[in-house]
Amino acid sequence: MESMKSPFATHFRTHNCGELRESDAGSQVKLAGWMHRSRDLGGMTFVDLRDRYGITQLAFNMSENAELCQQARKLSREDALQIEGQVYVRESRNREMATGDIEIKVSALKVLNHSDLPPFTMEDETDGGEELRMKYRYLDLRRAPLRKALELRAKTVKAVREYLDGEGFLEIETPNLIKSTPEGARDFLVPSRLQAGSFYALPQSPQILKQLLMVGGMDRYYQIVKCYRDEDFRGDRQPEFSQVDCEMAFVSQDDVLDTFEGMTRHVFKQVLDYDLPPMQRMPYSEALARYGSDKPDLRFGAPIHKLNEAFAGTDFSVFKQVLDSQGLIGGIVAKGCAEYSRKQLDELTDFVKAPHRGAGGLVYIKWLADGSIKSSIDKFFSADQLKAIAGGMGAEAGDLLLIVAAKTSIARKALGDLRLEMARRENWIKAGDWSVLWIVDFPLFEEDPESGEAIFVHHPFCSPHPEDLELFDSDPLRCRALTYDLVMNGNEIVSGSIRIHQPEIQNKVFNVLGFSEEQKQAQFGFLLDALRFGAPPHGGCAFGLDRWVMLMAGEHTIRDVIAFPKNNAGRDLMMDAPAPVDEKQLQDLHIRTIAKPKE
RNA sequence: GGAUCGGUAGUUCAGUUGGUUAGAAUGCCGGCCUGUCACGCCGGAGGUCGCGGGUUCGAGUCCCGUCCGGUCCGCCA
Repeated sequence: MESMKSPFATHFRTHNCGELRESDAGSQVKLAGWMHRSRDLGGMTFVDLRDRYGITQLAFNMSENAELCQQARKLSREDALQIEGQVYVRESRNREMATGDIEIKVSALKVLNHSDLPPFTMEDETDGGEELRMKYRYLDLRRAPLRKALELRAKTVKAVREYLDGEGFLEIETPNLIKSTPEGARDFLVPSRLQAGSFYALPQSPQILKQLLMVGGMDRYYQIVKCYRDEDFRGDRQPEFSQVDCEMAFVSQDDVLDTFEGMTRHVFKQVLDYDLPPMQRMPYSEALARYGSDKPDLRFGAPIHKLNEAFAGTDFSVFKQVLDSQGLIGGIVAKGCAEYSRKQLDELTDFVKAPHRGAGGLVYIKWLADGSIKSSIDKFFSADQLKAIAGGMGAEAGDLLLIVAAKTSIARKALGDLRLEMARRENWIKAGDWSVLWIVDFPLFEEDPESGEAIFVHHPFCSPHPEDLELFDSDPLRCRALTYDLVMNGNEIVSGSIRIHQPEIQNKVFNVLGFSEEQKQAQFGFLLDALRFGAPPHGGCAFGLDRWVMLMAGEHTIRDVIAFPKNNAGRDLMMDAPAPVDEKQLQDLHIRTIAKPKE
């Protein structure tokens, strides 16, 4: 019986290791792959042959072909093999595996390449630690979880292109060797050989270039592009990372949001077969007031309630002080947590008092199931008063109220973090749930807490909000911008804005930021020039592809969705980069002195 | 730049108050086994306890330094 030709057929193999089924029984096939594991029963030996597509069992029988069977039992894990044989239905089937109904009775076995003993197993649940897996990343890639993550990534990129191509976007490449602009993140620099003492910078994003593409009339552009930032790294931050970078001309903010909301929903449908509902567009001010964060996770409730009015007129000095200084008394309801122990409450208190949160303490109100109230402030308030306040927050018997009183920004941050912490402790987040929303109307500037100067929230090319143009001169810190983030399960996935297209306004923004004429010309002269030639209104956004894929893959670090990632020190443990270079190379680049590594 | 956790067999880890020859599992090697699929059974090999110094009669264990890795804060327009 001749089975249908596999699309994977080559001179090396007729099928892959994941596709043979009972219906292929009787076919003569050739397979290639790695020796995954073997079971030697003496009279016969079973070998699991693995490739990207799956595992197929090979059977060797001593009584049928002793020489071949002896050869099979000597194979090592991860030997690269090519075999030829016939497909048989198994005597005892394995319902756990896709190819579990069949096996190959091997007639010819060729070791294409012997493998040393691998440092960890190629199982889904490998025994290898993270460092080892990074060093032997090419082996880690043989494991199914990493392979599936990269498949999901490829599927995502394909769906992105599908959608954007369908919407008339042009994919255009921009250069990787550009000019350093000292604002923002630290640049990676590339020394110029031909111009001694000058440097290219690797782009932190193609921001200005895509704006110039809009000036150039390419009114719908996208690019899946590497970006580089030389800052300290984390599980979700790599020195080089990928963005889906997009820009549109002759559009309003809603046009941009509609387009990329559509793209996000298209990708979720294609990649996860998930129907994402229409997305809420929440003002920044509301996100901060209700969730204490500009990237709220709405997979669970527990919003922040402002309790200033509820506690107005109190003599309790901590609250009184905060009320008098226009701070915030804010609280969240922890459903069903009234039985929290002293130890647990102490932990939560320490949590909000952590130095980077800075709350002075945590007030709790336990509304016990029997209707009684137990609270750290019951000396100052009657049970009925506290019950009324709790009721006003939507709490009921059995719930725990957690209250922070502090300067507004501190109280919001503490409570926002606390609601995430409670969600973690109480498993409020259901696997498979999605919270995807837009945050809009960020402020244009914020005050640098150290210098007191105005610094931009997104970047200096964001357009001021048309409704706030007057504030722009009188009170720039209160001026909103036409900026927006897409927040997915509490992660910032997209950031974008309508850009400034008028040179006068761009000039004003640079002035507020304290740029001198010389600085403006030296750093952004070409942009200001370009805006003078009828630059169209335009705006766009950039998706953090790695984070997005990480979330869809259910992973916890972007390293798990990048083929060859670096560690948190920016090192590639596999090729051991960065590394010193020859003196000759340095001379070519006019670099005379470098810091010697520590002895 | 700061905080914190870790580094012991190929691998993942345990190792008590500082005290005999540093253990387990898995992997590896050898033997047995004809329907396994994490095969099973028997036996064996395998260690610079990251590195350097110190305290001590004695250090995997305590102290100091250092290197490497993880997590977090700062940083990330």
